[in-house]
Amino acid sequence: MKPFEPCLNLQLRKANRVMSQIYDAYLASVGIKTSQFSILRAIDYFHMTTNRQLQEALILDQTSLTRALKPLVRDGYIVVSIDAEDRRQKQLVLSTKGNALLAAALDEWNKAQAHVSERLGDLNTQAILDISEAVVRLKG
Amino acid sequence: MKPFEPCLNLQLRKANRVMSQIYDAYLASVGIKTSQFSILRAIDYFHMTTNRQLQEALILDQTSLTRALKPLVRDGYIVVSIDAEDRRQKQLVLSTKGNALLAAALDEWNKAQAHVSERLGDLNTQAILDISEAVVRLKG
DNA sequence: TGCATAAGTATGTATATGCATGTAGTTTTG
DNA sequence: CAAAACTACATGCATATACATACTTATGCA
Repeated sequence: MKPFEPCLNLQLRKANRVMSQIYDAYLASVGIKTSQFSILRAIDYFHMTTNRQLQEALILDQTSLTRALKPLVRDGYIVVSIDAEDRRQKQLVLSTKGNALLAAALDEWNKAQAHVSERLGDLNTQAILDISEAVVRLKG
Repeated sequence: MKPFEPCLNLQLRKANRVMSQIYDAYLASVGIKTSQFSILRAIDYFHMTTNRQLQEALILDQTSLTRALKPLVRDGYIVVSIDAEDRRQKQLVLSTKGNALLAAALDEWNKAQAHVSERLGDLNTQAILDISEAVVRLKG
């Protein structure tokens, strides 16, 4: 009898759920989820950015990003302004409040990152990065 | 200056989004998403199962599973019955319609699985399974 | 037996995610 | 220059996901 072949997608999804819950547990004390943390960190990295740039950095659909930004803008962590050159575009920057939140979140993120890295070991940790990159490259 | 350390969680999420979109694209022709496919396949694997068993197999929160089952039950793919021994529990089986859908979906799933495996190569494909398992084991 | 506790499930709430589509602003082209 | 084509962003809709909590049924123990 043919063995039960594991679904690559399901395995990745399961890993993703477990991993996200670990990071979320650490970030809970500062009141955000990892997805929100990723957005804040990316904006900080770019200093000032646009939706388009964020979409590519986070591999997020345009509509998903629009929605994901909402609570962060609503709560005053991100300031949105319209680009004077091209009024279709919006520029995103962290507010003072957003910077403070990110600073606090980075502490928790470091703990989560350390928690996971230590338990997985260097080899597996590096493998996650390599494999993830390989999968992302499949995007066409 | 300290290099920008990639977030393990974000990398995994990005890979997950890309991978899910590939599988979803194949499954679109039969009208379900990979998450729903996973549920149907798991029920079929167990022949008859319970929420509890599915939660463990799919690493899904109880409340997430409850919600995920709704459209599948609503559309008649899964039949739910109450366990006579323990009326708190529900038993899940595929309907005839559900079996037919799964059969069609398996064809598409095979294509998706082949698509991804071929492009990643055997080493990376195996690595995804190994790494995912390692991450899932972190759950506690 | 009767209540405290445990187990299984569902609901309220909120974010996460993407497809199809709509709207508005910009660039290209006849 | 005006219409077509394109680009950026938002909305409607549907599912995905989980935490806190409520509800229902069993079970254990006094």
